Amino acid sequence: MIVSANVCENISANVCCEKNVKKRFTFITMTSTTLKKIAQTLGLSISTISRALKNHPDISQKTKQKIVELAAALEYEPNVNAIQLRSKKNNVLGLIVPTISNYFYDSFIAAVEEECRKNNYALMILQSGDNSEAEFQNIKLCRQNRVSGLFSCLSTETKNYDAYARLKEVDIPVVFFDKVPDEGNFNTVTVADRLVARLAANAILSKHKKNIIGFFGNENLLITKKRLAAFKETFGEKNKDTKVSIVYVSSAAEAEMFGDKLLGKKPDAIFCMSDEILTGIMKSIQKKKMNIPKDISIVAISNGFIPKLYYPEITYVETSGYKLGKLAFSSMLACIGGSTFVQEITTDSILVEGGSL
Amino acid sequence: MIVSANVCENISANVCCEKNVKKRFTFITMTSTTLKKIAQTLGLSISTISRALKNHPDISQKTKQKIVELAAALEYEPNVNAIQLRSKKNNVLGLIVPTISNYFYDSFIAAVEEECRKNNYALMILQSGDNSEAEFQNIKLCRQNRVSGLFSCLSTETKNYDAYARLKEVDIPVVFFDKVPDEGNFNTVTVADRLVARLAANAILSKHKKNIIGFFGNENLLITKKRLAAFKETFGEKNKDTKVSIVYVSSAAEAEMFGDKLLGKKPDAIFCMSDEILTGIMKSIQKKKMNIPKDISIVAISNGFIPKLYYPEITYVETSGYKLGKLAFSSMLACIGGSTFVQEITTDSILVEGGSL
DNA sequence: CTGAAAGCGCTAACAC
DNA sequence: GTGTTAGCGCTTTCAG
Repeated sequence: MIVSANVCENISANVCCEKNVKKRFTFITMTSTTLKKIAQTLGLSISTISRALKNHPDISQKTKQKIVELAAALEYEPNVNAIQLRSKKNNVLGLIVPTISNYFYDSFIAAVEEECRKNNYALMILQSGDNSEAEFQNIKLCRQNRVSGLFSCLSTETKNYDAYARLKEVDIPVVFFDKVPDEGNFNTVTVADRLVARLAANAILSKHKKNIIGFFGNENLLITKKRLAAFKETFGEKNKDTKVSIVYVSSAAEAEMFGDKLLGKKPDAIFCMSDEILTGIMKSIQKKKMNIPKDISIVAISNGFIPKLYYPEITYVETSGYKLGKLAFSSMLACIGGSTFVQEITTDSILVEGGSL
Repeated sequence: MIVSANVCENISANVCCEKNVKKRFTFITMTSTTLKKIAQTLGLSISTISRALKNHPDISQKTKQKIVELAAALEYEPNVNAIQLRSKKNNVLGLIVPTISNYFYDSFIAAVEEECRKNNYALMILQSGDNSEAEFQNIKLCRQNRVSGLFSCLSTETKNYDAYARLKEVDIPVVFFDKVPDEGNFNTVTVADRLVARLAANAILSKHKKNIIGFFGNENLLITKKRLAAFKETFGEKNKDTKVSIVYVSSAAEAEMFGDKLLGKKPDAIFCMSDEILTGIMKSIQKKKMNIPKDISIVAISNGFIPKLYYPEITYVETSGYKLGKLAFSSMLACIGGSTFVQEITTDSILVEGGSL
């Protein structure tokens, strides 16, 4: 789009530079294009420009065109701060997560980010490092920035949800994901923990395994309790002569250690509640040069990335961070749109066959 | 901190609620605390409040205390939009990356996010999906939000850097990381590709391997060219009777396929240029039930996560996304601080011994 | 069809 | 010590 020569002169005459000297450097700051500048250049009023750029019906086609062209030539970008100040709204969503370097959370974030871009929201991502203190600091940051909504995954240790309740008071909707409060009436999206554990247990049962070790995470976490309960139930219901041992481990290293110890007892199937645990067990199995699935079978609950690293690929029940992210976003949109229903959403899940069972 | 009763009454008298009816729900929006509200409650002027809250020496201790207490009680949070509108500054940094679900980028982002929090910046993370179109859209979003600076990793296909050059014109500093422009005088932070490949090659040479296959990525990428050149040089310099074959692969699956084909030729060492390639090769090795390091040695260039998943752990030359992130941030701070030096920074690197060599 | 004016929340120069 | 005022860029009545 080309702009006529005399208009260009006007522009350059209006370009306003300030020279700042900081330290020993000199540099120039260009002021960016504003409605005012366009108005002055064209000899029109600011409100006319504003309306033209929003394609308001009041403005004549001719003026509109002139304005739109100049705005394009000058690369006009509306100042979001001014808009947000005036409208008391803002297009930023906050997201608090223990860490983004994680096979599950990173795909959750990826999904949310995608939706944000589609819906013209910016995403502010904050890490808590699984530390309540940092989590509260992040909540504060979200308040300060007056985010339109907040996605949050609780730190393991967080037991007090007051800060979140106060967010709701100032009309900032909160959608919890993955690790969610066990009380207090909040919007949540979670993996269907019971279903997922049940699917895994049934897969093992269908192969008539008799001596099973189930590796689970921190036994205080809600997620562990749910998965464990459903896992045990499923075996209890259908089969009396199957031996199921439960081991709690809190890290990949610990899983490996217990694997080293327990694999000697010749279990015929291993269940891993999470990717982290799976990686530990797999190291132990590789160390012992055991053959999957001949010597031993494996089933895990996973996002899908880790199981596909091995040969044969590990059979897993899928818990998709990506799908969960999409769900969380639509729940958020509903909240922002004014829904006052408190929703507790869970995703469904499927068994993905590898060659490990 | 407790606020006296009559002040409380004033507050509640001032609390202003709007009732909105959207769809069939009724809900209430609280207006948040502003300087004005505090001023009215206390019968002081807005500027006094502003100064007191900034601990300006002009204000008397008594007034200051009164104001600070009330502000705390009312949970006053300065409106960042107003501040940014006025100061024409903003505390948001943009970050464009092909995808955040990646062993390298996620740790880069984690590092940048950490520094942002320490330095009171918000981080806006955008994904390009390795697509120039989306990348440009993201750049535009950063302009619109008038970010104070932008970290960017080029999409594979991006060859035109005009949009970035224009960012510099409006005084938004850009720091490129990992995939950086091959021309045009930009700030960059990158892994020291030559050094890294040289370290890996020397590690292999020190074990007197004679028949080596090097797996490399897309041969058009700068990163591949650099690593390959240094890799070949190192072998060329020191050893004439070593056979080195080069294979280009563009995905883990392709790496696996070539592994299946070439491992039969009994190479004694394999080099993998990236984690993605390593995962493919490892599947192939597991498939053939080969013994590491007895049957075959492996060395990779990696962030460190993937190599530690296997037993024995894979020996790798470390390219730390985390360190790179820290570096990028300090480079950004320098730019924002007014430095006009164009820096091309590379990280150093080390060999991390696993048991695979 | 177009313009003038008020105001979102905050800061800072300039009074007194 | 404290208050007044102007203005950042934008939208939106209300007047013509």
